[in-house]
Amino acid sequence: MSNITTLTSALQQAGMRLTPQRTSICELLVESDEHPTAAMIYETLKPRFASLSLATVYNTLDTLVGLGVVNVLGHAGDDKVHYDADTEPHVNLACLSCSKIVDIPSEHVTHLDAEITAASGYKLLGARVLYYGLCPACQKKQARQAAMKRN
Amino acid sequence: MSNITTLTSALQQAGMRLTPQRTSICELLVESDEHPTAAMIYETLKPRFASLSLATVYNTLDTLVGLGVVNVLGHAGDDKVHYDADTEPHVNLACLSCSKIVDIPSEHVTHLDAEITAASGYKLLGARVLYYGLCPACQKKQARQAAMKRN
DNA sequence: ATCTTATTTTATAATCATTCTAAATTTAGA
DNA sequence: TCTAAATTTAGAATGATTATAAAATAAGAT
Repeated sequence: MSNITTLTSALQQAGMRLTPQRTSICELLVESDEHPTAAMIYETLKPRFASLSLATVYNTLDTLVGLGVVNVLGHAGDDKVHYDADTEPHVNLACLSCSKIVDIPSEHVTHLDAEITAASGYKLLGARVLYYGLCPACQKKQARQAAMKRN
Repeated sequence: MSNITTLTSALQQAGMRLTPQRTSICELLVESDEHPTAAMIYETLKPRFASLSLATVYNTLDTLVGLGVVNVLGHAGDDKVHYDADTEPHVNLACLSCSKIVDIPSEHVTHLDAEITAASGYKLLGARVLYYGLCPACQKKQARQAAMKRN
């Protein structure tokens, strides 16, 4: 669970200016547990910045990803890229039906780094652990629909 | 490590015909350890099927993914989607410099399914464990370049 | 074999998330 | 306030993927 200054100070230490747009994007990333997409960030911030551009959102996200303080989650049910400000080792679990993504702390994932380094000799720089399935709510929904069909 | 019949019989059991195009796509997926993209498959098979269409490649891949016998790897260094016929739990390790992806068997990953199911109540349908880093060769290359700069 | 019908492939157009570009705006420092 | 560099913006361009409709293929009946 990272806080806002983790992101903003990363931008500053990279020699970048802390504009209101960038600050708001950082805040939204940290405060939201929705794993937002670029479009979601743009829509959320549009009321606050009437002239906000999608290019700004993409630029800021790319920078944060390049600095290693934000992770990319691709192909998590939909065809959009989701962003995650939590870069600690954990599992992202996406529901294929409702497209929500939840975070799962995992004992095994915390040990993966050492295991992979030992097995491969690679110098590790990042990780995405993405599982997909059906959340409990959508499992029930499917069960109901199956029951409807049988009648 | 899955074999060709795993994929082809999955198509048949789903009530689909085993056309030469589909068979060749299955073979290529299983025999290649390159984690090919749709475009790579298309280019490789074009000499054999002069009139092959990208749509056929995408359709077949989507079907195989839907049947759970092929996995999707997104954002592995480039912006294209890679496909992996190995659906056993394992780590995909991508080199950020040369973009090659290698498979790493992992003791911890094999236990992740049970851990996540217990923690979340989700019904798991698939997984993607993707780590990024620098392969030993590219590490050496970078070290050489750094040494050059110092002189 | 030939016909009939459903499936599959193909070619091409359409979509849409993302990236690029150049102009306008804002900021930091003199 | 002035100047130069950084940033944002609007809109066009890109390119992977998807959709569509016509042509080709295959299975089963006659």
